[in-house]
Amino acid sequence: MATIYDIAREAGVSIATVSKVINQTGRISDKTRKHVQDVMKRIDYQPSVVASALTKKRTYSLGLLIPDIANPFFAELARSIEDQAHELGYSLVICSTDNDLTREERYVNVLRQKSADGIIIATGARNDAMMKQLMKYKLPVAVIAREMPLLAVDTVLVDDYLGGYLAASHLTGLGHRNIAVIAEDLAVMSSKERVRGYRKALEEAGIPYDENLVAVSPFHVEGGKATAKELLSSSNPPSAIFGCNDLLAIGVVQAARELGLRVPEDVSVVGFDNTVLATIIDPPLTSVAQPVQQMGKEIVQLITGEIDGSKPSKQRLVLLPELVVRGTTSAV
Amino acid sequence: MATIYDIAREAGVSIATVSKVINQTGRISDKTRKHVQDVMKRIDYQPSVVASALTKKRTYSLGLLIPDIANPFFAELARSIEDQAHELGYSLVICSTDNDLTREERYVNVLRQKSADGIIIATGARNDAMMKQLMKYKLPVAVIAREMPLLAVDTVLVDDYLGGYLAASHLTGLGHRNIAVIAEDLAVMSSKERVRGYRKALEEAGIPYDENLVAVSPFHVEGGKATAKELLSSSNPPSAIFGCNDLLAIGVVQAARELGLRVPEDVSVVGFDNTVLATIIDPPLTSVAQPVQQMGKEIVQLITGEIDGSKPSKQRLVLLPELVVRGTTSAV
DNA sequence: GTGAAAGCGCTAACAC
DNA sequence: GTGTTAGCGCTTTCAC
Repeated sequence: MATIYDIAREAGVSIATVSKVINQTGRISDKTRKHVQDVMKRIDYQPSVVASALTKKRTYSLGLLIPDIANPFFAELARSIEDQAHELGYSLVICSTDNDLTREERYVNVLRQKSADGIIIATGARNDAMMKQLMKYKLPVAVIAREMPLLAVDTVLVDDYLGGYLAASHLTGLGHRNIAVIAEDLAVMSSKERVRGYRKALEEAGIPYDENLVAVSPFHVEGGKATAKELLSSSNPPSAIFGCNDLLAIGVVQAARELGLRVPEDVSVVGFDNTVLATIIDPPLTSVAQPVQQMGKEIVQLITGEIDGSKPSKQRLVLLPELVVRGTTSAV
Repeated sequence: MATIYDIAREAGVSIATVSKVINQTGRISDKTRKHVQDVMKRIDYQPSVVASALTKKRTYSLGLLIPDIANPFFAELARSIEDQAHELGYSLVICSTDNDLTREERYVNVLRQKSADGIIIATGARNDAMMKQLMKYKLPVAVIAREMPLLAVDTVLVDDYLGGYLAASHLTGLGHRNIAVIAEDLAVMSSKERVRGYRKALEEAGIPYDENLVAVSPFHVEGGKATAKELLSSSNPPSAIFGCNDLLAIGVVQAARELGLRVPEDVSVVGFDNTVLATIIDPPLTSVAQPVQQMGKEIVQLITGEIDGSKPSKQRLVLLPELVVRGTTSAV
């Protein structure tokens, strides 16, 4: 690999001059700038960011902590983050943690050693300790699609309370009164909020709260399926189920089918996230959409603003979810 | 951030000694090693890999060039690669290129500037020029799930010819004789091979080749759907369709449904890749499975072997696909 | 406008 | 066993 010395020698200037044309700093005559650029192009020179990182304290890379890149929702989120990051000159290091604390810590250490300029966190709940650590390191941190109450950290998320409300009130509006909800883990704020929104909608519709209709399940299809089977085989089965994410909701659809129930005629189902999966199943899933594109864009802007100090204060940006009605919901 | 000097001072030794305990090189007495380790732990010191990279010429990061991380097949592949890379101490930088040559070049330059230790390529076809460039840079490169014939590069892939053959002969075995195939792009080797396997199976079954039954489509659900609709509304519609990936196959299922045809009673459908999607739709999709876990593991072993020179020669590892029969195929 | 030189945090050769 | 020191490829004062 050619170094800045090669370019300097070849161009007959000093390395300082080359550095200045690379970074567009200092004052350089048009003539030498052109000339140096020509040489760089001819040699196909790529300045080493590892060397520049040593003095500039900038690696132009961001860590992305997510539960699992193979999970469609997070993959879509990652893609939108990647695009915006790339746009602004940053690369993305993916870190799938399975919400496992040990893995999370290992990854955070890797990112520290590699001097990532910032970390975007999309993983689960109870890592407040880790968050505080990160902030102690002065490592810019931003949280996406998750809420960290009581922590001063840049955040972009959807109004989960509203989302849960939209889902449930769509159902009550269709005349359903016996509505169950399957959450992934009430320790996760977003999950809790969605359930709270659900309760609010029921309350507004004058439906008394029934705790038997609030179930918790591991957040994958199988979990949703098993949980839904229980709910649907009870003595007083719900006529509608709200799955707190698309995976769970799809599990519900499969459970219904296996029990010989038709969707939506016998059971209505609503999901959350509006991933590709929602459009792929049959009937297509009614789901609450998160504006993934915008979320990715905003979070990158927040964290890069934080990184180069161009942003005065931390903020929490709450975007509004939208209900996308498809084929899994109908009137009772 | 604490530096090696801080540790040295605090421990009352030289930085060379600290470096030696970090890297487990040289000879250090048990006593001082212990002591230095204690200090490092107490200070929560993380050695800077950007500094060490400057001398060691190793960043311990790998670039992953894929079409789109939001595509389930590639997301699953990325996850398996990430896990193995992490295991061996490497991080993964994701680069979604949409198979766009400009984006690919941009990303490759980024990876060069960042001194990635190697690049794993899972993107499309006609980038032979880029490949040769990379090899000229002496940047370790490995190709996964793609074939680069005539190029000496480490490769892990599935036998696509066999895969296509398995899919089609499953269909002929069920008595189908009018079998269509939808490929994503015949310029992509893997696609071409799958179609070749399909033809081989038909030939073995004594079915004459009909070029009207070989269609090409953009590789997403909509593409598969539109193409399938054409095929299925022709004067002599196929009784079975082989979609060269799950997305395409799901498009076929949707097309059939919209045309009022039942799957598998009226049309049988086979996919390829066996992604989560296959298990999510109804009926679940019969699909040819790629051993994604193993592929990820092997490719990382190949490229890291290449990186530290512990591997004598390049190799191409061909794994065997497996047909997973589910609900979208039945006898005529 | 341009260049000399110090230094970023580490590794590795070599001296002791 | 441990320490000194010369780089790695770049940025950034500060002279000129």
